[in-house]
Amino acid sequence: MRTASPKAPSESNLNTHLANSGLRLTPQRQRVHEVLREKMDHPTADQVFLRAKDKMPEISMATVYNCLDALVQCGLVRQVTLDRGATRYCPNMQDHSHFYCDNCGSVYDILQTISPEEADIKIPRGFRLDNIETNLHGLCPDCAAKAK
Amino acid sequence: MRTASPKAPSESNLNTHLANSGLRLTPQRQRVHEVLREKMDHPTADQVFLRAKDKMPEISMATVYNCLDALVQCGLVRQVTLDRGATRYCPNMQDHSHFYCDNCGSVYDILQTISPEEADIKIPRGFRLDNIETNLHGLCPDCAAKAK
DNA sequence: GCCTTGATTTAGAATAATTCTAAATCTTGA
DNA sequence: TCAAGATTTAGAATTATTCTAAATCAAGGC
Ligand SMILES: [Mn+2]
Ligand SMILES: [Mn+2]
Ligand SMILES: [Zn+2]
Ligand SMILES: [Zn+2]
Repeated sequence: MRTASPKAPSESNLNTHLANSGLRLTPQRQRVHEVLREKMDHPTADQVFLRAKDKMPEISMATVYNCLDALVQCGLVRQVTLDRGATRYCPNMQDHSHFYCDNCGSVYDILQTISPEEADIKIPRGFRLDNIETNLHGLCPDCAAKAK
Repeated sequence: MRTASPKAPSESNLNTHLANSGLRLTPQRQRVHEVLREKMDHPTADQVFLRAKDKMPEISMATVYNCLDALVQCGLVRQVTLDRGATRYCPNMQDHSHFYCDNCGSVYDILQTISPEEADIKIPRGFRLDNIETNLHGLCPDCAAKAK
């Protein structure tokens, strides 16, 4: 009997998180997560689908949505909704906020957040505050240059 | 010749803002804004449409979208996107943030924000930061009570 | 190993949300 | 009064997401 093949750290991490939510590690979920890590430009479900197909031509759109939902559910991916368009996905689970270019729609990670404590937000009695989402709006370097 | 009829402050405010953006004050735009002020529960375009129809049965969905866009453009209404569902609209132009119940989807105004200064956000060179959007996630009183 | 059971994937249909188009209507200002 | 442009409208078109039911897959019991 062969010993279990050593797993890449990201894969075992993936498996752990999925297992904790009662979900299985499947090639599709692996591929979707890989796509997100390859280019962290906060793609939409549709973009993930197109990129995932390169190495897995038989994957379907429904599966991409399923996988994204599974990854979000088990805490490996964040959903990012910034405008009226399609939802975007982010595999960076470090505490961070998003800079959104209101002109071209590009999204950047900003490795800085505002904690509930330092924000000193006072919410009315009865509410339960779980986390604070911060979105920075403005212009990306390209658009800012053109705007002058 | 009659003197101009005195306008309600909200109407003249509406007109001023629209005019500043080169837009006209129309009954439909007035009605849409009124609907938003009547019940500040952050309705979707569809909900605005249904409510607007009560007093203006001939208004169309396209017009509701047009009016909402016009009001957003001239700074009288804020767009609020919090999840994968439809965009919501808010006529409260005071600086405030939104509490979103991740369970039932209800939205509440929280009259407190984090200014770019006190947040002390450091954005990379070249970016132009215009404003910070803060969304508080958690459970509303009803859902928090049931969650126990 | 073989079978049962439940999880997952899949294609495609269905639905929801938004945008587009072109014609009709309204407003403004010459 | 008229021309030009803005706005509204219905409905088509598009985009985004969810649903459905059948096929496939994987794990655990025997
Ligand atoms: Mn991110
Ligand atoms: Mn609000
Ligand atoms: Zn940009
Ligand atoms: Zn709730």
